[in-house]
Amino acid sequence: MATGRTHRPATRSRGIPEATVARLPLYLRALTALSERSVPTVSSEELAAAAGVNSAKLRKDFSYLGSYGTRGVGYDVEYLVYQISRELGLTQDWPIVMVGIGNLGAALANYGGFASRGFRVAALIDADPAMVGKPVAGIAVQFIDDLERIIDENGVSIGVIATPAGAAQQVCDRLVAAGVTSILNFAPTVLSVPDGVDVRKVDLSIELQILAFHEQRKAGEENGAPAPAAAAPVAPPVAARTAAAPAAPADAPGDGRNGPDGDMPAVMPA
Amino acid sequence: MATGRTHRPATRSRGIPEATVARLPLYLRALTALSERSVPTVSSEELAAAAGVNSAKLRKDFSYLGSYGTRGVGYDVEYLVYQISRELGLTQDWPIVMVGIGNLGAALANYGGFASRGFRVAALIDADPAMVGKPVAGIAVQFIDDLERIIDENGVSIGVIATPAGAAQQVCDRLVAAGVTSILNFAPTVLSVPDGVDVRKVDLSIELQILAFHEQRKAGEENGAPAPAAAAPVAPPVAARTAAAPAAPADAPGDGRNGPDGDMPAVMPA
DNA sequence: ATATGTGAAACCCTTCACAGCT
DNA sequence: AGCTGTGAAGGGTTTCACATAT
Repeated sequence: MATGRTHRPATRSRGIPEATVARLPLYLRALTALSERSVPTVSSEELAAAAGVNSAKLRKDFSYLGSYGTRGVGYDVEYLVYQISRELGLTQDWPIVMVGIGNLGAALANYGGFASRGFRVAALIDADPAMVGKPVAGIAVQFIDDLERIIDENGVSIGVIATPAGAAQQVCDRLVAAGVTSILNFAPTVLSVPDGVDVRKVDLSIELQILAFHEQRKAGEENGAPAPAAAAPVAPPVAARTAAAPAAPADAPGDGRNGPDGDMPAVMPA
Repeated sequence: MATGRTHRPATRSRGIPEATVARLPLYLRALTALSERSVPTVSSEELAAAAGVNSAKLRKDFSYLGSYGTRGVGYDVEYLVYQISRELGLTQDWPIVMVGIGNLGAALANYGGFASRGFRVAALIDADPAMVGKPVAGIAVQFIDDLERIIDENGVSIGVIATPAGAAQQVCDRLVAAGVTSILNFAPTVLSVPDGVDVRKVDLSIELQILAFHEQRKAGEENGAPAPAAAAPVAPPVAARTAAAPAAPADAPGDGRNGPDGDMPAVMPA
């Protein structure tokens, strides 16, 4: 999300578009794979294919970083790996803390991609005394009371929240108060933070719901119908208002129009 | 302006922008919370705050679904919950399969948000015979050889991949061949799929890298410098080669320009 | 001959501001 | 008076197509 910034005198157009930033890690991964196979150079076409984008976009993206290619030849793999790493800030070490070592937190801690690439798990923190001291991914879990001290002593500026939704905002507040300015949130909650703090969220159920939307549309298209509406036919409004069937706003839902198509179905699908 | 697209005859402008679709789950979650507190109506301002967006955006989003509000009053919570659920396809049941029941897969299976809201875990599948039969989140893990049968028998159209990167494309191919048309990919790999198949990916390390980029920029801004260049630069890749450090493309790194600022560090830590 | 780097066009998304309805 | 719904303006992102460099 937008960095809550004020302005920038723009010494030299240091504004890399957010969309480009979000793709740099993809390029970096593809380049690292090439590097491991000792491939010396790569064209925008090849690299784009490996990263799953189109080549025009990739070239435009790279143009924001500088002229790192050679016309008629392509890009030097090692050189690009370094330049992108530097741009992303991965040439330095980022200590991170993870709060909430339940199922998901433990899985994340064990996830390899976390430790590599400039990131180092400085501490795993949980509010459950029974967890404290237990080793997860080779690191002993620490108690939440020590959160501030841990962050301070390790110079942590990036925190990962993997707590239940109910605890997330509270943990977030403590992280921010202790000096954390970037947060990766796995709890299904909207976090509110002061200006200057970045939050990114990863939400599994939201991703599934987006897929379901498209899936539904595909199913609808199959048999000629222009859209969704499960299998239930559209019904005259105000059907069975017995239990859960919510009616249109105040009253008189039978007016001109309400939705593009479906009103309430006669029977609520389970 | 007529959308000169090669798409639907547009019976009734059924094109909900992708950005809007991606926010519907957020609104739905906020509305569900209100519903549980028995709040009858909500204004765009209030709901927007709860969902973490601004109210103009929310109203625009809802306008794509239809006129579900009441001017001067706001939106009926129950009614909106239903309309958004329907639009997202959550009024029907979506059986899903998850392939790869390692740390992450198990965590996801246990994650509550998965099972609720229209989704039902039809099967957990793994390639490790030692896992087969073990109960995870109350479901016995099945062997990957049965993947096609499982998908077919359960009418599964959504699959979740939580395998190691190396296995992901192969699993993806089998899922698609068996009839899955939507995939949520947790493996750090670009999946290639035929047209008509949707893939969404969730990538933990990419999210962290994006945060690091912004974090680095903040740190640079603090002391006046316009940007990055870590304090203690880690050695660039492949430092220990004869011609250490990746040189600029072919030769002549000392030409006019290369990057916005940092070229290679002046001193290569060998 | 080949592939980059980039203006310009096209497209998509967000924000503004106010008409219109309750 | 209050709040939704929406044209229109504004900004950002993607794509095109070609000048430019090796």
